[in-house]
Amino acid sequence: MGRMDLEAIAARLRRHGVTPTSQRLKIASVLFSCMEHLSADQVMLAVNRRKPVASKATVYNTLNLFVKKGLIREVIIDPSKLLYDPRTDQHHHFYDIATGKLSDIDFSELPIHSLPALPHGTMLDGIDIVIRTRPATA
Amino acid sequence: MGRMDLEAIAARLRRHGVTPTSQRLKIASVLFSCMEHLSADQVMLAVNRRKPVASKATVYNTLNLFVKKGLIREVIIDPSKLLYDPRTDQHHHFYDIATGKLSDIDFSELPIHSLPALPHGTMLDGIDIVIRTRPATA
DNA sequence: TTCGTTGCAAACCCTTTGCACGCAC
DNA sequence: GTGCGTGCAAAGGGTTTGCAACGAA
Repeated sequence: MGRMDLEAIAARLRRHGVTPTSQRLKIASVLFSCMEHLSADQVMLAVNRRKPVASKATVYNTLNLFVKKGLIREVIIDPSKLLYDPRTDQHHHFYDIATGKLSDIDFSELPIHSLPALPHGTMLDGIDIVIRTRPATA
Repeated sequence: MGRMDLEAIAARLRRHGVTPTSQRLKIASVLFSCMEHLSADQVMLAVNRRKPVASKATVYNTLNLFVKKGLIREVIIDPSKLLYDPRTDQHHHFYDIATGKLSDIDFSELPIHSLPALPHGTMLDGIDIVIRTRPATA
């Protein structure tokens, strides 16, 4: 898991109105260099692997802050926990129901040709597509 | 909220390998006659509105049993709680992020023209599409 | 009798929160 | 000194589970 340049990450945080602290930098570094869909718990473990860096409260607070500031996105697929997605561009997901593994689908690979009429008084906010898969029967 | 004929519901349960008990019939009745997306808590309230009919444990156990037997489906959209969907046919959902309200989209209204290649060693299990909406700015 | 079903309460797990400490400006 | 950031521990809320009592065949 390569480590993105810390200065670049700090700039990214600032661009989103987030003051870069050492904990936030470490957490952002884990999210952006690993580029997988991590749970809060996995972030917690990765961040504190070598030495204690951030407490559980800080990890949760920071992840929520990042979401609010648009640095990452929540993924709601696993009913038992939230996952965090370092990609914020339009894309979708494969979800393996056996392994729980998530993988990305580029927006261009799954274009939506037409939308049904939205309910009265509402406007579009976004579209989430999850393609559930399971291990192929041998 | 009209009440579906109990005998028809009992038959439906039996067809799915579920022994119809009075609690299960009442829970199924709530789900199938109301035809909305209810949380376990809402089912609990609806079922026991007039007189105590089923305990919390029974409601949860029964909902899980129904899901396992294919009578209803879980909907994972609200990170704070599961919703249960009395429809089991292919369809999708609108989700109002402000009100939390879910509504159905018939499969025919949102056809998928082509799927991206599935990850190696996996097969399709299903597709879930959620169109997030928010109240239109007046 | 026997096995499946129910109910209560406690346990569980992820997430949030209250509050005091600490650091930066 | 003031305010934001952090950490610990406890609370919170939805869901699951252990176990005893119950009920239908």
